[in-house]
Amino acid sequence: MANWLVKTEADVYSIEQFRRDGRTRWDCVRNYQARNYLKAMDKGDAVLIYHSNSDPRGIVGLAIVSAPAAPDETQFDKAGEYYDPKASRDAPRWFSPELKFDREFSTPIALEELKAQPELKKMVLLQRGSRLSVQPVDSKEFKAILQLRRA
DNA sequence: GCCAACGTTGGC
DNA sequence: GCCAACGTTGGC
Repeated sequence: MANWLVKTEADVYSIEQFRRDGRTRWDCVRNYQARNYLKAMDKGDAVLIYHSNSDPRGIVGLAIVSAPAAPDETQFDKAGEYYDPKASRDAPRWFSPELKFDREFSTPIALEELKAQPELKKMVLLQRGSRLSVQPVDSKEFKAILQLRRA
C-alpha cells in the first residue's frame, strides 16, 4: 500500500468542504507527473491533504483512496476552465481517483513543523522548488507525520 | 505582492 | 528538436 500527499488551496477546495462532501473526485490536475501519480493510486492508499497558500500552510488531514483513477470529466467540459481541446473520450489525458474523507487533524501540521523534523528532510514536499501537487510519501515519512498528531 | 523555480508552448 | 517566451505555483 502506498502513501501520497495532495495539495489544494483552501479557498478553492478546503478540508472543511471535503469533510462535508465525504468523498470527492480529485480532479482538475493538469500536470503530467502529478497525473501519473494520480493514476498510480490504489484503493485503500492513504493520502495526506495539504493546504497551500493558507495560514498556516500545512497538512490538514487524511483521506483514503476509495476508487482508482477514471478520466477526469472536467477535461471534456467545453465551457469549463479545465477543458482540454487535445483530450477526447477515446483518448483522455487527465485522470482523477476518488478520495474518501478520513479525518481532519485537530490542528494543521504546519510547514514549519514539518521542516523541523529531521526524518522528513528528504520529503518531496520540502525539496527546494518542488511545486508538484501530487506526490508520493515514503512510508517512514508517512508514519513520522502521523506521529505528530497521534492522540 | 514579489519573484524563483520550473513546466508548457510554439516558432523556427 | 531547440529554446525563448510565457504562464503558473507557492513560499516568503
